[in-house]
This record gives sequence, structure tokens and C-alpha cells, in this order.
Amino acid sequence: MAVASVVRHTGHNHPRPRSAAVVDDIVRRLSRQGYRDTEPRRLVISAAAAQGRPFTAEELCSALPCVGRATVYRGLRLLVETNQVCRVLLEDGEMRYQLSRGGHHHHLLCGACGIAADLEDCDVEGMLQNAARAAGFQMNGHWLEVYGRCGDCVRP
Amino acid sequence: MAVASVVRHTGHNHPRPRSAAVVDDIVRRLSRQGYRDTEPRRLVISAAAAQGRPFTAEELCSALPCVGRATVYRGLRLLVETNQVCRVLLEDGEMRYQLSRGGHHHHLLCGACGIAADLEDCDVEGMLQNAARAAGFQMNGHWLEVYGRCGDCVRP
DNA sequence: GCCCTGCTGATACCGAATATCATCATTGCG
DNA sequence: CGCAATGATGATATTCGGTATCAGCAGGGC
Repeated sequence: MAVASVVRHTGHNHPRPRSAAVVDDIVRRLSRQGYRDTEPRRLVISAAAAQGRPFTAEELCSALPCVGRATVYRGLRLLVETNQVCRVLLEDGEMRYQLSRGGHHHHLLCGACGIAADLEDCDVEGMLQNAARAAGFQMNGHWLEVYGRCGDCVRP
Repeated sequence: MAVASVVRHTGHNHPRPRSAAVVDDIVRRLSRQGYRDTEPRRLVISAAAAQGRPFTAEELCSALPCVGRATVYRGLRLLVETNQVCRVLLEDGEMRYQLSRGGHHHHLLCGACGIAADLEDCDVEGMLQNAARAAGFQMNGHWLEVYGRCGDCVRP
């Protein structure tokens, strides 16, 4: 199911709009930045949107046998650079990707089912600013991942 | 200078013992876990201790031309698995390594000089526990890196 | 000193990611 | 609409970080 026809939920987050709409949205944003609206690029975005959990570039490739490897990698890189896709760091150091719903947020990563829920209402920022300043450090940003078990996997 | 003969400071952290002592310490801890005290392994540890900032496996290899690649990679992996070396995630996603001074801590990473200072007095743990619980998530751990400019690079 | 076993390192290998480049397709413009 | 400019594509080659192999070596318990 590359294009969902119903509203779906991911973890404990907000409803996600239909995939087709998501693809249109992203393509529109890219167009505004001068990037062309091409069929392979749409396929990459659509496949990324269809993933239920953080994915690797290779997974996108095998989900898109009809799109060239290089194109998949380039498309994914573009999406990361334009903040349409965020990077997700697994506990073992593996890097994965996930369509971003925008705004600054962190991920709650379930080690059992692999799902990534967004953690939006958490102000580590201020705390880190203070701690950094106390160490004579000027903080510009941070990277945070939270690992554990999602509700569905804790209560089976 | 593979073995420093003076007490040195890294960033804004505690004084670091002489490298030779650090190497002995680590070798002793490894021995206690059944790992042999070998010359190549000591060289790897010594080289890791001599790095002034987070390093890659490749950097260790070129710092140790007389030690086989495989041995360097195995040695580094062993040090990570036994928590003698911690992983450091750069802002661009690159993974580096750094000798650990033990205990749970995070890193203040300077984007200018590349140094990593330890951030020890910061309790994000509790805050994250609460936020995760509110999202129906059972938190087991987290990964945090802080990016910015160290004091020396802010005031040049 | 001897022997067991873990360690080493040269080499081959693997897989992820990127560079190349001829060809194609999108889009702006007349 | 149709043309040209140029960004995008994709098959291929290549690079590069990391691992598997395996014969020989060496640490350390006896």
C-alpha cells in the first residue's frame, strides 16, 4: 500500500494526512526552492511516506526496484537537506530516516517494534542551555534520541 | 607524542592522568574481564588516549601504521563494548570515538575546534522519563549530544 | 619451559554510498 | 504549442569503511 486511503496514526502522535497529500505538499515545497517535480522523486517521497517506521536508504531502494539506486540516494539526501526527512539514530549507532512532520521534536524509539513516536512537549533546550553555559560553552543545537518500549510493546 | 608526560586538560574538564597510567588502568580492567594484555592492544589504547578530540577508526589506523587494520578495528570495538571508549555523534551524522572517563555523561561538541568536553552535571534523565511516560512510553535510555562553540573558540 | 588458546595481521571480501556521464524530461519562454 | 536550456535520471564504475578468513604468533596458566 504505497498510498494510504485512510487516516492513520503513528505511535501516539497526531493523525497523518493521506499519503498523496503529503507527497504533494513536499513536492510543492521543493518546487518553491527550485527543485523539479519529477516522477522518480515523487516515488521516493511516496515510498518514504509509506514506511511505518524509520527506514534505511537500502530499504527505500528495494521498495522501489524501478527507480535507480543513485536517484533514491539523491532524493533521500535532498529530503534530509530540506528538512522534509529527519535522521533517526538507533541505539546501536545505525542511522535511519523518517518523514518529518515539521517543527523541532525528538523521537521515542521502541526497541521492540522499531516504531518512532514524536516527543514534542519536552523542553530540554533550556536545561541544556544552562548546563552548557555553566561549562563555558555556547550551545547552538543538540541531538537527542530516547530509547525504550512503546505502549503497545510494554503491554502485549 | 604518544605518551604525554605532563598533566593535560581537555576542554573544561578535570585534569587527565598521565597517558601511561590511563593505558595501564584500561589494560587492567580488560585483564579482569579475561582479555589479554598484548602489545598491539596497548598501542591502540595509547593512541586513543593521545587524541585530543573525538577520532575515527581510520585516524587510529594511520596513527598506528605498525598495527594491522583489523587489530585496530577489533581493539576499538572491544573498548567500546567494555565502555572504555564512548561513541560521539557529530552534527552531520559522523560517528567518532573518545576515551571515556567513566560514568554517565554527555558531550559538548565544539564545531570549530572539534573538541569534546564532558557535561556531567545535567539531569535530563528525569525530564525525559516524565515526557516519555506521558506519551505512554517506557524509557530505557537515551542518546544526547550538544553542539556549539567551546569557550576558547567563542573568545578568540 | 610447555601448551593451550586467544590474538594478530595480510588478504580477500562485502556492502553502503558516491562519482561519472550519456540520455531524458521538466519547465520557462517565445 | 514547441523549443531550448538545464536539472534529473540511471547504468556503471569506483571508492571506502568495515568485517571475515586463517595460518602463524605470543600471553599466561601450569
